[in-house]
Amino acid sequence: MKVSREQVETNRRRILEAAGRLFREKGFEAVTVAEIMKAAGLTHGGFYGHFKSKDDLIAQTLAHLLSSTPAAEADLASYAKAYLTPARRDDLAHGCPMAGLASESIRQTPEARDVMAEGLRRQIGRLSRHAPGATEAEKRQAATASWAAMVGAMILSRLSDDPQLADEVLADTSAWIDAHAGN
Amino acid sequence: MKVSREQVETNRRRILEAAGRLFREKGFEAVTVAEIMKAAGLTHGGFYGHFKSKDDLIAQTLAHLLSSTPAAEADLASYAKAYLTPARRDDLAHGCPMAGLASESIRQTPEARDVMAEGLRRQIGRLSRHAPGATEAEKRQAATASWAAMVGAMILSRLSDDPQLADEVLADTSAWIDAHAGN
DNA sequence: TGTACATCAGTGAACGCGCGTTCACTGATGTAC
DNA sequence: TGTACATCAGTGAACGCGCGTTCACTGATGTAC
Repeated sequence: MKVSREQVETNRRRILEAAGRLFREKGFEAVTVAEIMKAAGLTHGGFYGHFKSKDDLIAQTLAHLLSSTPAAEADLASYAKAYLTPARRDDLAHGCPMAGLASESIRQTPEARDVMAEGLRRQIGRLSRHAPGATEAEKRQAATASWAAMVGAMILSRLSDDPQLADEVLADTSAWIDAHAGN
Repeated sequence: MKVSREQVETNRRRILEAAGRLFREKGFEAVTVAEIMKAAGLTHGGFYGHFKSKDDLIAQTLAHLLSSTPAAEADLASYAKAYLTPARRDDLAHGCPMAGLASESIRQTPEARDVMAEGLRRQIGRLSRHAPGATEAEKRQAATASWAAMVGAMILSRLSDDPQLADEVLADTSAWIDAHAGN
């Protein structure tokens, strides 16, 4: 049955949001189109009225996730401290899309990679504004290296079932960034 | 046809090595059992004489990859400089298994995750020995944070088709580690 | 050392299953008058 | 404002395909004598 134009937009947003949660939780390949549509409260056949293909959905989901990231207003060390928490690490479905999906995005379509690369560019730019350093280049270097450390720490911390090792990775990286980028 | 005991061992090693290359290049899910066996010079039916399942192969391949990593004998900053090169970034099939597969390993079997977590533990231990710091805890913190930055930088650098951004991620992270962990 | 034969690693056809995608159909929407 | 009907978003059965895995078979190996 046909639905209102308004409902079409709501459904589209619901699909993107369900995909955002499921992709972060299980990765792109382990999630099926039918699973996403069910989570969005629809049946799988309607999918292709909204998206050209699963690959198209992946690229649009990444764009949606990265565009809804709030601007970083804290300094670099405070940002890192808030980012590198066990709670964020354990909540895969709502976690940082860069930490959760960057590695898999490398093997996705050029469209998906471009979206992620652009998101990385914007994130480095945002963090640079609040990074320490006398010159623009120094600020950018601190922002880039600290962001790499945050993403790496989040990924490595998720590897270990042993909370001692997992929490240490977060705490040590946070302390390191604070020691070398603190104000 | 039956083959010699020696040949059996050679075949097993070939399967592990082909899997190591293919998994790093394409990820666990995108590589098929038949593809690995063909790359090892065998037919797919023989696979189950060597491994219990594809999941079993994944865990054993990770163990094989991580055990053949040479010990780090350089100081932390030199190690980072040698690690964070465009050549290593671009050679996916022979790249660092931690950078290439950690993110996907999170969603694999407990066996595979354990192998990776143990590899992480050993790598932090190795790097700690050549890390700067007055106390054991300081050395370990520098090693952990620097390793997180290396893995994160490698992953983020691989996202971008634009060599300017991709190379900058490696160079900035290397310079940052050198500035704060140099001798 | 030579011979006879049981063993078993590898082969390749076949299996069941779940995936992404298609399509004929349904019925509420929204437009033309 | 009310009515008639063309439109089209969503449904769910069906499709083709490729995957992981199984299995009857083959023939070289390696052991018993």
